[in-house]
Amino acid sequence: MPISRTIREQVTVQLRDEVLSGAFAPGKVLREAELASRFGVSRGPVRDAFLQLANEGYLAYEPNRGVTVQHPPDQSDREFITKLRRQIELYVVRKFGLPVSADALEQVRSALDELRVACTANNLAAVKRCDLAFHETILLACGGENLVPAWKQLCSRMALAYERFDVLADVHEEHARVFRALEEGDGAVLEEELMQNIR
Amino acid sequence: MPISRTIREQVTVQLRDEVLSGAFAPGKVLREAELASRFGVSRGPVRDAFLQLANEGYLAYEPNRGVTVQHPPDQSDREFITKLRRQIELYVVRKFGLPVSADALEQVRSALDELRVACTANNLAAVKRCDLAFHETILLACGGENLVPAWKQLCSRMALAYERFDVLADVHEEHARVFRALEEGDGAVLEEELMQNIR
DNA sequence: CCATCGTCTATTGTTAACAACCTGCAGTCG
DNA sequence: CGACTGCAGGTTGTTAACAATAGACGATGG
Repeated sequence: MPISRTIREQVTVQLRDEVLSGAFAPGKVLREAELASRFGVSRGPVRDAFLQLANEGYLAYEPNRGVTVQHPPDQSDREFITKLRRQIELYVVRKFGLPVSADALEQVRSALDELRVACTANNLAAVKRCDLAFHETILLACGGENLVPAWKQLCSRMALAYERFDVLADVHEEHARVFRALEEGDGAVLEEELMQNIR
Repeated sequence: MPISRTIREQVTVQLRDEVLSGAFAPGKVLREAELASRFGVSRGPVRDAFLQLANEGYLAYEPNRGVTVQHPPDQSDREFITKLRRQIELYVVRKFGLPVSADALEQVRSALDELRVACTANNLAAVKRCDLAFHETILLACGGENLVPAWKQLCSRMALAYERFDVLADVHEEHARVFRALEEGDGAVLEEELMQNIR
């Protein structure tokens, strides 16, 4: 259970969750001092989190002007990004192929479990976060660390727009199918389930 | 000429250039204090630059352990990244189509000119930087700002490995052809030249 | 009346001191 | 002999004070 060790990471996670949950309207200006006092920390880690989230695509940064919440991409871009994302995940899964190591599988199982908790709790922001974390864990388990940063860039912009989670229990079931395919080492089924899940 | 206004940006640009020029071996550990004293600034902006370059894919960051220079991706990943990059640039150019505004065209021309200078000076790191900047300017001119961050992620990892610049004068000529197609508003030729250039 | 300049305030950028943390090594105990 | 514990040194993480900047507002002069 990788608890965030540094304050910077805690602030980053918390702020990302708030942005993902839609707590701020797109275009809203975020102030360092305000968030620092709300989190009970100094401006330093908040600045670091701003830079990080700006690089991840959640916030837009302008020198001496602060950061604003990004607008979600339009439908054309969303469709294209989905297409790229499918290619990346397929490529990584195929590159090193199955099966993954027992250790890696355990990490994926753990990520799936966190997703289940988030779904049960009906926490939309947490579901988004755990959904992405689940896929990221798979990519890392397959040796795709070279592509994870770019993949994350694409996904984070998408997450700003995601609203397709009608029934959160289904979200968990969909990912559980992906996990089972991974567990059983069946490449064809895994690819099939992944493509069904990424949309 | 957008001179970097903040120290953070100057440090980031300088450090990125040094990494691109191969001044550090992959895996080398970079120390905040060392670089801070070399640049004559405090550790703050250096830390910011580390975070930024880590997010861009040039450095690897580990909490409480510092940053190391990334290893270039293997050939399989390079080929796949090139494939993605082609799709992205094609998509953006097609999305809003030609022609681009006079103002945007002027910015592309300026980027091409900087590339020419770098080629003439035989400065490999500058050529890499200006090459990427040229393409980025085109993407922005075509309204692809939503995809630029992910595109940049992919390209930066590639730039770590690039060694295909035998004759730098050819590099400029290739890009000049892209620019002329853009200028004349010929979409088919532009796509053709872009595909020839991205490899 | 309008444009321009200067001041004022809020906010970000930078710095240096201090705290927390990892690592390696020596010493100690089983 | 091997593993464990506790220092010691160095590096990163955090903080708060200080500096620099952008934008707003009003005074001034044409």
